[in-house]
Amino acid sequence: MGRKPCCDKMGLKKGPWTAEEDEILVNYINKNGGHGSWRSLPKLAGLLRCGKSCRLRWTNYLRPDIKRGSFTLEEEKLIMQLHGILGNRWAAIASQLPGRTDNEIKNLWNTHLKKRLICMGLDPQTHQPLSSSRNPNDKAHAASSSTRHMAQWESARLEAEARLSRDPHLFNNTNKTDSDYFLRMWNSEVGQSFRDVHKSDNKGSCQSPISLGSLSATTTTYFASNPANVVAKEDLVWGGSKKIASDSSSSSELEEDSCDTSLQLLLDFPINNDMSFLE
DNA sequence: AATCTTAGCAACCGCGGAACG
DNA sequence: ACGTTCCGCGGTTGCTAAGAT
Repeated sequence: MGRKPCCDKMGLKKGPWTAEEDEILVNYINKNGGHGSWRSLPKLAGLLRCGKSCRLRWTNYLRPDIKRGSFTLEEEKLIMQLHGILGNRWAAIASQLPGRTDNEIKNLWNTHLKKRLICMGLDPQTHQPLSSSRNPNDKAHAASSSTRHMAQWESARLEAEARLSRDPHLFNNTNKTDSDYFLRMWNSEVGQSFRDVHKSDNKGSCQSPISLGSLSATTTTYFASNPANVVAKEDLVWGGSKKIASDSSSSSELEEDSCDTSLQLLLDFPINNDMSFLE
């Protein structure tokens, strides 16, 4: 006794959406101040689609807040690092990139970023070096890394909260400080994942949603590094990135550049145990 | 110019979990 | 507590355009 079929067998349309269908869907949602029940929407709007298809079309394409165009270098880097923490949780990653959809990020990952990691000799799932990711002895290393990163996270969070309590207006300031950035991240799903890892770590188990192996130095160092510093290092570590950043086809060009060890330098930036980067 | 290959992207499918009766 | 329905997510597929041969 399986689930009822969603839309196939019902004579509903599948495949690419036409401009007319888009218009009907957008008009309906605008007119009703929201989509309401996706399941009943197609009928009410007069569309020969299933609710699922409508939802997908809306969330991935028609939503007014969708950011169109290529990913910036910053976005790509952020995705890489978030993936190191969250794994294939595209929706969670997308929540950190306003205007980007999970589908879009997933596509970017599968077409560019994954290859880039492989090219660098890193396992795209664990972000660990391909050779050592199979080495059981790396568990201890990964665990100690995560502990250090945890401390960095916590320090960054405390500092950010202290700053926020001193200057509450900062939170609404568009020119946010890096500490505020940490605070937002900490309070987001990303931070939650990190806390989950720490929790299970304390219990002496690795049954967290994210394996310790996935918490590479690579990943967490990104957050422990001043984002501004990372940007400043671009010329050094993302060789030729200026050209790439201004080029919408950056991804394909980066494929070659990414094999350069300079990218590795960014991703394996040494862990900074003092929190001076917050200054 | 024709054909083949590859990359990029939109859309579909099925599963799991939340909500509800 | 249990069954059903709905929604959201992640994996996968398939179409199209661009590039290579």
